[in-house]
Amino acid sequence: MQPEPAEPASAPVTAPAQPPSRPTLADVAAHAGVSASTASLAFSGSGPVSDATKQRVFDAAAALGYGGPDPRARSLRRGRSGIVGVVLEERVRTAFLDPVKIQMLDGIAEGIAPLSAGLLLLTDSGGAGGAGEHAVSIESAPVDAVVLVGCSPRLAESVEVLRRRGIPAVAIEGAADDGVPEISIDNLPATRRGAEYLRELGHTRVAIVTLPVDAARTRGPLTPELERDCAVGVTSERLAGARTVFPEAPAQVAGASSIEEGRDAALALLADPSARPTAIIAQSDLLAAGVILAAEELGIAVPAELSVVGFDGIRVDGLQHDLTTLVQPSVAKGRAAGEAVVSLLAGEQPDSVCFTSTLHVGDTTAAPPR
Amino acid sequence: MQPEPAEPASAPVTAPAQPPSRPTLADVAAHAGVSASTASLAFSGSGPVSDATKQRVFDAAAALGYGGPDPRARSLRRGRSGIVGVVLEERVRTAFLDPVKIQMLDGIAEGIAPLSAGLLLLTDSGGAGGAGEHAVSIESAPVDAVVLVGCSPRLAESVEVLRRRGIPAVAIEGAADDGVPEISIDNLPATRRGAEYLRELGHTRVAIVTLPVDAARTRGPLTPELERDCAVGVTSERLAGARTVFPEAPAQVAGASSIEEGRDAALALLADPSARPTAIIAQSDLLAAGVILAAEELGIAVPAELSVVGFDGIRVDGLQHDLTTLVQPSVAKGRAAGEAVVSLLAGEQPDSVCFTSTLHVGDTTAAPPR
DNA sequence: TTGTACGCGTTATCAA
DNA sequence: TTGATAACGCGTACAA
Repeated sequence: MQPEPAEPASAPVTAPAQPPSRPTLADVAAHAGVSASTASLAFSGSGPVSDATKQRVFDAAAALGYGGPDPRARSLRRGRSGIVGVVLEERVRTAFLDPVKIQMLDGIAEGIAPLSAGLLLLTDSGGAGGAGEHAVSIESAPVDAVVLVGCSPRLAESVEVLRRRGIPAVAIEGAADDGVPEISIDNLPATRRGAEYLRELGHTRVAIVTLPVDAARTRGPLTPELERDCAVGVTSERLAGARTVFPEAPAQVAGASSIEEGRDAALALLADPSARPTAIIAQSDLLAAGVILAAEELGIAVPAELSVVGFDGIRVDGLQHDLTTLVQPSVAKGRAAGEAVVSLLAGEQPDSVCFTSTLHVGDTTAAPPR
Repeated sequence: MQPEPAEPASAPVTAPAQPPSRPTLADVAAHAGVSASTASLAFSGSGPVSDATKQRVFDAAAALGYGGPDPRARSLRRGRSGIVGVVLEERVRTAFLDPVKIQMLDGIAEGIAPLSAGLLLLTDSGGAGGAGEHAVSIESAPVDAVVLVGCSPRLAESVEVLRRRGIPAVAIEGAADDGVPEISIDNLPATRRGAEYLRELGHTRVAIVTLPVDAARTRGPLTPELERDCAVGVTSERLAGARTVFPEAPAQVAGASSIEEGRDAALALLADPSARPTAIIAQSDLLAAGVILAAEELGIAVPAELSVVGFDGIRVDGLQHDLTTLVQPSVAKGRAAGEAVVSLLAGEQPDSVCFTSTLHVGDTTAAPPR
């Protein structure tokens, strides 16, 4: 059967090429000899349509090259776009260097699976995907809900914008404002547990490598001022946990959660052989891997001469040690956030969730050298 | 001025509480005493509206808690959603373990910045974000255009679906079908250049660590069968480049582009001390880092006893060597893809682009031991 | 089982 | 500079 143009064949040959707009459901319906609503039902599959009719509609669609209902019109009509936004506090490049973030993203995808929704990347700097400033932002993204990942100084703003727009949100490790459920973990007690383990092993000279304390990614020794002004919840909570056990421990601030930053911080902490710590608490596994790297470079044996504790429980690509660390359920966090989104969209009011981390004892911790 | 209800005030007092839906632009216009179209112009900012009127509109919006124009209706009307899809061949978790992919993603974000568009994650397995099967797919995502990342067996299908839907697409390292511009690099000549450099240094016993050859991620020695059936363009092109110079070089297939896989492959290649290669060509930097790791474990000095060449030019977190590698412009590739999208959406027909990689000589290559 | 009528919220076009 | 009108393409009561 020949594809039949939607317009009458008698159109003047000299007519300007009519805008080759995509055929619409109405065109398909006309071609199939049914009404638009019937065609709609045939596509959504939910309505009572005879198989014969359905087939006619599909044939017509094929003949016309109809690519299915326009998602834009569909979402206007339904009031939902089928898209969930993920707001990162940094540009894509930076965020996805962190395995924990990737795991959370993966968990989110898993959690929202029942929604059949897509995942739209946004950043809280107003741009999308980490690029320009003009980009689609949380101010105007066609999202049904949003997951805010990581506690950012700008979190409050983002929450405000979303409330104005009436878009439900969930925050992972963010300050829970009003109606925004928060998915978090037991940062303080978990770190305390790791510190206690070191104390039980006999360590007294312990140092800390912290995650960033501000948006400027200040590096260097942790001064009382920095500690007081620390704008990053995770950092200060984990720090407080360590301080509970080792109140006087010197700390070095890393500029990011990376092996390189961990190495640099550790080199600073291990510089003075006379005042060398026997254990280092790193606030992330990547930092811990960097600490181990630094130790190897300095000829310090891990764990014989230096114990190292991490945080996260990720597999660090290339690291040959089984890191002693606080295993947090990153994927589960993401999944919980996703499930909270599902719940919110169902009109419920999900509770905040706080997960528990568990101490995994690997081969990077031992009694201090005598 | 009093807020004026959109509905006649004579509505029966006993009327059921109307669903507290978000205020619309029409509500705002009514409240401000202007027409809907004027209010629209006030928000889009593009039309000629007096400042006084504009202010009245904004005030009304604030009073009503109007969160700005609904992006769904806007995109229906404008015929564009302001969203660009990125189709990955794997689940999010896997894709983002590869720094090259992340860089490309970042470049894409940069390239499409002029569009003010968001980035929607899709996979070619029909699901979004790597999760369930029901998820928003390229079959129904409200995207204005799509970037296909990586050559996947399913690429042809994806292209077909997109053509049916009339959605323009760009492929990175994918088989360029009909109207789909392709962004690629000179895989074969680049690898040949690296191999030639090794030959110039005096190497004759060279081995290869390849990227995966099939979707099953088969590992082990590269058999003639595997080489013949290799379904991954990048792998076979880079292989062919090396073969040009070292036709007989033994090769080991890695299951993924990771340090761990590179290490395992190298351990196999270096197992027999009597038949040990003096140089290894790795098809990615992560693999190369794994090769170096393996060498260190075996007490083989790099580059004194073993030269290593990578591919990509990424910074491997934690690697202390300056890798000799073929630097490909990953970000530029992504950016080019993004720019091609912009061009497509402007109604142009961008050409395919093939970038050139450059040999970076680091400290992992030297003359073979005598 | 199918068709009719209407509205989702916005913006482009034109006339005033 | 502003306002009226008509789509944009689809889903969904409701009637037939």
